Amino acid sequence: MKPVEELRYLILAVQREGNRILAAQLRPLGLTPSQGEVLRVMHDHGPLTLSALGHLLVCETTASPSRLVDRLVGQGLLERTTDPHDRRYVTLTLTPEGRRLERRVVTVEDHLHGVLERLVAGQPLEETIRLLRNMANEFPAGQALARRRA
Amino acid sequence: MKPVEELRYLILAVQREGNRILAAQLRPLGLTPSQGEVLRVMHDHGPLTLSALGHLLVCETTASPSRLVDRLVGQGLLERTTDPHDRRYVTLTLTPEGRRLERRVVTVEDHLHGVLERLVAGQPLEETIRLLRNMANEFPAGQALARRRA
DNA sequence: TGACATTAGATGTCACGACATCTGTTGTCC
DNA sequence: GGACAACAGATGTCGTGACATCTAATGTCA
Repeated sequence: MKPVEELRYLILAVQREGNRILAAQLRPLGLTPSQGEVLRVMHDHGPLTLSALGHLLVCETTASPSRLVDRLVGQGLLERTTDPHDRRYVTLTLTPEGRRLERRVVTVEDHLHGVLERLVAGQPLEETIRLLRNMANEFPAGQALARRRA
Repeated sequence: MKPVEELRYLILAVQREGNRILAAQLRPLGLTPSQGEVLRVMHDHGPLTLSALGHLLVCETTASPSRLVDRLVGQGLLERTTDPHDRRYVTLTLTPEGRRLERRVVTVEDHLHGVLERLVAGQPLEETIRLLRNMANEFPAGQALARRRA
């Protein structure tokens, strides 16, 4: 198997398993990993239009994550407001309930990061992060992440 | 952002974008990336029962990928036979059509690997692969990959 | 001003991917 | 031999994730 092919499958495997762990931990909160990401981004970069949110999400390449937001609005975690100056735009705001839940998402993520840190204990991350950054930066999802780092 | 958190998002981003490229290239063949993986595994390890196939797939954690296989059977690429000795088991075999298409999947994957190699050009992969292997080996999906290497 | 392109977002569709539950078959143990 | 556990696979459900298409609002330019 070519190294780059193994790399591809390893990335798939690690992504899947990390996602499963995170999903299991978020389930008691009634949230999925993607929904958790939205709450985190909304908290850090809050209020945002739909497409601005989309440009900060790694979990969604599509420009406007309408349906992802739908469910959060349905759960009373996000508020959708039509911009009065340009009625094409929708402004999203965290509700107080959404802010409360966001704190709990942070706790869950911290726990996951503890698990992951144990898995990589003693191994340097720098080179891996550098490599993956270089790959990701070529793509929208990687650029979304770069935007959030900034 | 903690290094391990950035790692998590980078893995997500790279996995997504790689999958999008692969999906686009496989679409003319009428296949998805997961279906392509099944054809590859069936070619390399075939004939297999449903659960044996499941244990070699990275794309599916569930023990028995019934529905993934359903569509390939529907397209005439796989054949499903009930084991006469133990009627609980289903034996899967590539059809001639499936074997033909598997060759084309290999070609598509080679092209993707070319793209990826250009993205990581000049950067060493060893440390990244070692790190991700150590993480993945803790989990079923990573063990599936190890089984395929063997 | 009025046709028309552009833009933001909504919606339809399909195939996952994860979990839970169900069905049918075989092994086990009395 | 018959109850029952163990097992392989099928099926129901939900929320993505990607793509295509649609709708409504605004900008542009003759």
